[in-house]
Amino acid sequence: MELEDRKSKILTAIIRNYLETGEPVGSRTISKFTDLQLSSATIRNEMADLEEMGLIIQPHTSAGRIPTDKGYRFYVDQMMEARKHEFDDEKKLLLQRVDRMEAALKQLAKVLAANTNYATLVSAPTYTQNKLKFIQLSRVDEAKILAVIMTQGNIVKSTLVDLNEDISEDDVLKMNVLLNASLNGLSVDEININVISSLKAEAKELSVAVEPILTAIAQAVASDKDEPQIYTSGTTNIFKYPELSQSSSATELIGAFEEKQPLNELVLSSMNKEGIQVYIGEESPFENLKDCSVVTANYDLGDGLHGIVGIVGPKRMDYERVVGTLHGLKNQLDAIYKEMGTKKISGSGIGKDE
Amino acid sequence: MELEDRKSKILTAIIRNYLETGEPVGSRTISKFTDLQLSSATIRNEMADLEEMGLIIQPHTSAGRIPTDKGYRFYVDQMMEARKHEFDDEKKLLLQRVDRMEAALKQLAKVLAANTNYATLVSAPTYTQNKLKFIQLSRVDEAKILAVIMTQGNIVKSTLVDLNEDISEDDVLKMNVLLNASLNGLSVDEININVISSLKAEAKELSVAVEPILTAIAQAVASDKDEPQIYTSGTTNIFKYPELSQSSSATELIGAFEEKQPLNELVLSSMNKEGIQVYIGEESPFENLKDCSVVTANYDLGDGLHGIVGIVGPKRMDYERVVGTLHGLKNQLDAIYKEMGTKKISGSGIGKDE
DNA sequence: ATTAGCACTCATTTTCTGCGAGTGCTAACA
DNA sequence: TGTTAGCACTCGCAGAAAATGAGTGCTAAT
Repeated sequence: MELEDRKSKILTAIIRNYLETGEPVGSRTISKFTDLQLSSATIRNEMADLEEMGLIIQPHTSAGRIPTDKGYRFYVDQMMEARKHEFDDEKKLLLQRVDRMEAALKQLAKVLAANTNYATLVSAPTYTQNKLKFIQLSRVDEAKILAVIMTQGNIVKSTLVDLNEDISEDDVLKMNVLLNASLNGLSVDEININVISSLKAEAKELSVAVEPILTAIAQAVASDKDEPQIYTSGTTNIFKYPELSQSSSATELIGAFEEKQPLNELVLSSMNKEGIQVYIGEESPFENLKDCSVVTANYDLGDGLHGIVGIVGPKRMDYERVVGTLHGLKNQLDAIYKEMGTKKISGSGIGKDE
Repeated sequence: MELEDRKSKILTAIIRNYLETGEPVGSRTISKFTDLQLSSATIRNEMADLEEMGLIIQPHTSAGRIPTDKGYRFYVDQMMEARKHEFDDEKKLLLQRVDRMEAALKQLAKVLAANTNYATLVSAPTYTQNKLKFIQLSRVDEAKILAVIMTQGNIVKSTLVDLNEDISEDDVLKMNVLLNASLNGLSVDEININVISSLKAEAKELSVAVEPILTAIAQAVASDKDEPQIYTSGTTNIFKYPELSQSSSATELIGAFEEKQPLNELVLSSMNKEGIQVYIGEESPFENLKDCSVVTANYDLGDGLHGIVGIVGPKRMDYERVVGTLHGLKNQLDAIYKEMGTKKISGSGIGKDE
């Protein structure tokens, strides 16, 4: 949408002011606020126009104006345009050490929440394209095998496989060799019915054990493909914005952040979009967020590892700062990983669910 | 404290009524509510006595009475006494299959929250006394080893050890044998400086690798000893009780449930108490809970695995039902684990932090 | 010992009122 | 033709005042 210069300036002024105060802003305020020397009356005329265009609205007669979703959209688009060039060369975030991932991502969510005063979410990287590094089978007892899978990016998954019949220590070793020989270098996606049947053939007398093991592995590894792990922080920041905390759906919003699972929709829909996304109000992919704005950035660690970082706040979010912060995220991560690098320990996991 | 029968009945009636409504209850209500046929005037006299004893209080002149912490305490003690015999033989909860633990505990928290309409927390079992079942070392690259530790109870931990110098595939195997031979059957606690140094001696030319590996293992395993993993659910139930949601510390309360870490104090203090504990208001071990009541039950899975289940709600919690529910927990868990038993898969974990 | 009666208290709800921020419109002006 | 001053009007909001009513304590009668 093109907008004549003066209107654009006035709209920007209105939004800026509203971002700060959260109160409807009147013509007189703008008249003083902007550098273009115009009387309140003139501003009023322009405002009437802007309202007609659906960019601003009066909550009630004789109150100031507040931006509509469309108004915010205009503002954000304009800002993103202005910042565009800055992003180009920083699309890829540097995340070398993926071990101890969970701690780092939690920490990241926390830092973001503290910095922005909004609620944040960080999705653990999914790794559909990620290749297997090795599989290690260990016999737990007669009919149970612990399978540990490590993929590129040093992500570790473990799963306890309950076989229907007993298996000898020796057979486990054989299976181990067989699996690694056959699967090494395959990506997680590639473990399909064909691979299984060809493995079965190769396994000969061990074939009965192949299927449960492979199924278990596939399940364990694929588990968080559809339901990626999500870390959240700063949910209570929502209380800082009356228009959100008093909104009827505030409870559901917080509930969604607690259960995390409802946020998946958001994560999935942002996942395959490049760069920084801004959803304003109704634009959000997720009903409960209709009173909020959401800014997401996706990150890519290479090896098919990618996820998103999201910030949820009121529509009168400080878009400038949020986008800037996400942009500067790389540095934050660098710092975290640098710190991590000084320690020897990395990653330990209790059995984890789907 | 002994209380003459009629007073006790009146107090109980007041509390019962207040539990339901959350409103101060007046003399007339009680006069009709109880089966003892007394006029409101008589009730008023008795209430004056009860107030003098500090069991009930008027929020303001000419409002009904509400119970004090002390009043609740009387009520709860009385109830626990009446139920006492039911508990004795059910102290130990049956949790055979500890794999897929995380899913089960999350599920448990959720079920509890849905059933009770309060906020719930479940701590993952700590396993200080827990014995090592086996350790499996795998060489990731020249100087990195993945150590997978399984303990009794089938809890799996994994940790990536970054050695300072390269190690051969062969040496890893040797280490593996050595570690398992020396550590097998030891409890986690017993991996101390003595064990390390004697292992070092035994390891000969591999001794440089022993220390980082053992330290990593000890850290990975000990990690959630001081900071047990906590699962929460139903935090937003807090909004159902105005006296909580409007309380100034409501935000902090929810924040604590989000961050989880602050709840540790509660978990730790309940951990070493037998049976079902009820903390009313100020009795709580944790400042932020002073407007709430907390009911905790500890569970014990044998093998030194134990944790707690907690329910956080308003002081006017339905103690009867909550205690009953925790008591019936065994059945819920049975159901979950029964369902789990039908599946083959169990437990998979991404590298986890401290 | 219990209870009916009554005056009194006080949080809450409702109604009313004035204020003022902000508007739209008109008329004058550059 | 675009800008501005002026003015009447609207309407949410805050505060005061009044009405309400649940509940009490006390007293006197049973």
